Amino acid sequence: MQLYHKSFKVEQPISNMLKKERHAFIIKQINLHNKVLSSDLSIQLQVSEDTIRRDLNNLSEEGKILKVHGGALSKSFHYPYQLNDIYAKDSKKEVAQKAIKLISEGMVVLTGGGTTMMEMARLIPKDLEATFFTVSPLVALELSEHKNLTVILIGGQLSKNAHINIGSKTVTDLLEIKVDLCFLGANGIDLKEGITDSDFEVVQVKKAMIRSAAKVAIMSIGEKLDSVQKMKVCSLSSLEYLISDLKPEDPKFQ
Amino acid sequence: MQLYHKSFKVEQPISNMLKKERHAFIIKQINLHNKVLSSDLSIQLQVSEDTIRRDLNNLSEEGKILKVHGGALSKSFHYPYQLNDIYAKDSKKEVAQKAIKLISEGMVVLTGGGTTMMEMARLIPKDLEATFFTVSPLVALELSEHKNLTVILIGGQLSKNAHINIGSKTVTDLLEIKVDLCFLGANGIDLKEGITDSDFEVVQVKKAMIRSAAKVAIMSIGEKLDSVQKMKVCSLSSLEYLISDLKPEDPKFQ
DNA sequence: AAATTAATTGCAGGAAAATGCAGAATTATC
DNA sequence: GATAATTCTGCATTTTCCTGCAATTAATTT
Repeated sequence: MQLYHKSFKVEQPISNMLKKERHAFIIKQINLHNKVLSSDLSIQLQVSEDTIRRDLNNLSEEGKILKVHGGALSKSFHYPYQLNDIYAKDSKKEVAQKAIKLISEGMVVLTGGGTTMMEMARLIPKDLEATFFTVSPLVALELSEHKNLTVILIGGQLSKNAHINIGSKTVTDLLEIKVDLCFLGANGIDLKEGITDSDFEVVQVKKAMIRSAAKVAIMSIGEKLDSVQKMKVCSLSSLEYLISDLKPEDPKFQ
Repeated sequence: MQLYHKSFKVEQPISNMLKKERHAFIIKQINLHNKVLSSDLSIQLQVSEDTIRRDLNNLSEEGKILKVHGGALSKSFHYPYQLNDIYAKDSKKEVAQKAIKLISEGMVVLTGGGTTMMEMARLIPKDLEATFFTVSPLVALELSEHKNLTVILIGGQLSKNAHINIGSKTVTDLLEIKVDLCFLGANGIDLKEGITDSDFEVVQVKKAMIRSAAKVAIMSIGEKLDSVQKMKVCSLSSLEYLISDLKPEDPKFQ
């Protein structure tokens, strides 16, 4: 048998339990832990695993649980995303909405790539007059739907993963510009480690972007807070804004 | 720069995880960071890399992630190209098909924008090794789906109509490169007047592209032959190839 | 209350699933 | 083109699942 890394206070089942009672117990366990293992239930309920399996099959047929190999899951268990939809889209929209407030008429802005940035590009007021530099072809195309925006795409070698332009050409071109505000997405973000990323070239570009900007705003959904990647982009102290979807009272701010 | 060989603050998975739970964890990681490495997941989930690979294959078959060598990527990260209602698509495909024959392994190619060019980008053999410069963000994104292509996007101001980069920056950047072959779409094409276009800035870019190329190929569907626009790009005599979907005996060739 | 029927349970043995491992094949990287 | 990393393939092992069956228990009928 396998050992659990935690010991739960397990409700003691009555001996000689009826089927219905077992079912109730199983449902309770699933509601409590979102999952059950056949092997655990067999011990807890003092019946054979076959019986448990039959129980789980019954409950599954009634649509009350989701049976899987080895046990069962809560039916409310779903993948942490909606099919055909961008993960945490609402959070990203919220972040984007807040970020836009930092932009004012006539500003010169520099942006990176990523889905949060795409959300921001979509949410920008249709009549805003401003200049946007970007290293992301996708963001550039989205921004170009706004008739009063001047969109300048910083060229370079297109990264196949990050879908932003990278390489020395991009970095040197970035050296030549000076913008009021730079929006960056973050792959990893952590109080101690600052902003981190996993791709060397992407890090170089992000650093160059920060150098070119008077002020820097990091946009990140709350979930990413406290995650660390392999390479450092900058420390949090070199940022002016940190935009997330968390409320100020969130424990992640300590 | 600081290098981290491990990410430390990761969500701790439960031991004895069910397959579905692992899948959920993987999806979450992908949605959070846009990519995952099999080796990282193997450590985080405490299972062998083989198991991770099988998980990734499953999720990939279900269309939930994009499996790549070494790990997996978020699917929502890729540009959805399905403009299925392109005008005269078959003709353009035919033109594109012919154009591709001019490209050989290791070549350095420069391309413009437009739907014909997009068709060409899609039809390029998936394993071709070559370098592509382009002034079109859309073409660049399409080309970046080919793993062996080096894609370099010439930056500049993004034209709202033509969706290619224009302006002095684009033109001066073009001055600095030298390519084997340049593919251009044509707005107007005529025996006497040569290649013509209607947008001043686009004309400047096209001229610069021609200057940068050893050979120039114009791609045009037969319908556009004999049409003239306001501004001249070049005369037909300065071209090496004229690719259309017409048969050689077509009256338009006289 | 006894007899009959129906439902439940455990068990054996085989099928299926999940996982890890070794070696070959493929792909990436320099 | 050599080297390293990743993937694939086949295989062995373990775990879980299923089927039929017999024993037991519960429910129903007489």
